[in-house]
Amino acid sequence: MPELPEVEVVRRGLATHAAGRVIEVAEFRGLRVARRHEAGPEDLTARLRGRLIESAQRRGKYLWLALDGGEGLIVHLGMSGQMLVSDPDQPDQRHLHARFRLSDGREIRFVDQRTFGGLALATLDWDGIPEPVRHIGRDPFDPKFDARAAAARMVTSSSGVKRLLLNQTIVSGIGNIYADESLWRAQIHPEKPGDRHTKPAIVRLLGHAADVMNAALEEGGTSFDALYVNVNGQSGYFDRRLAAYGQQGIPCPRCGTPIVRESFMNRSSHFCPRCQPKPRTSS
DNA sequence: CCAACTACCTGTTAGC
DNA sequence: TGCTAACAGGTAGTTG
Repeated sequence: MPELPEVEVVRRGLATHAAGRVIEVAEFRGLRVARRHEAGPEDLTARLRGRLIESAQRRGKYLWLALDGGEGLIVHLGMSGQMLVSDPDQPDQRHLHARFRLSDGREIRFVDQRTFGGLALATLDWDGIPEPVRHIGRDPFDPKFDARAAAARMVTSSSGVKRLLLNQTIVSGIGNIYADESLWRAQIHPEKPGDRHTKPAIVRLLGHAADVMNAALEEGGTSFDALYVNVNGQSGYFDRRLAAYGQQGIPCPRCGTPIVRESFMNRSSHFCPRCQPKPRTSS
């Protein structure tokens, strides 16, 4: 479940192992991995050959390799995508969908079990952002992230505050894990409507989101199984620090009340029923 | 226009 | 033992 800290770990790995190299050969398997690249995988293969990787960039959960010529190879990990640095003689990983042979003799491989991830080539705008990523808001790791502007949007909506945290056009990078952790830290019920908060309360919530994701980044990210790994195939350790997410039935670290899990948008919300009381009127 | 719902996937686990 | 169902969930497209 790669969210902002996990994607940033991968970006750093690509900055180390891919930037400065040339793509000698690109290979795509099947039609799904490049489905967002309208011209298809053959076009992608042809256009990537010989391109210099200038840097590894990120906004929210979107990654891209900035190439010479003002284009970027967008990488979205989806639910289970991995970018792995491999030696060419290593056997193909299960669910290998793309491979890039680099000028240093190593390979970057895109491996994705659940196939929600994908790759595409796009033009970078004047700000260096790929066109398909333009609609994504800045994330809390971005120096230009404006928490007060994001809060101003959130307090005008009657949607539940967790839904707003997950809206990538307002603030990006937050997924189900860090939404639950941020709300636990801020002691806010996930379904309390945005317009029933003050702006400073939402700014504080976004500060907790930045804090918990920074703490996760320091531990290499959160991983529950082998699905989320860095470019060297290693998992992070932040799962040991989670207070709410996946902790149903376990005492709240703050008050001891068992954490509950509730169905939410075809998935789950985890929260402390005492520290995060349900708002008075809610549907 | 905005909000809410659903399809897209596969591996693991729980339940019968 | 073997089958089925539930679950994990980010994003884009559709529906209301």
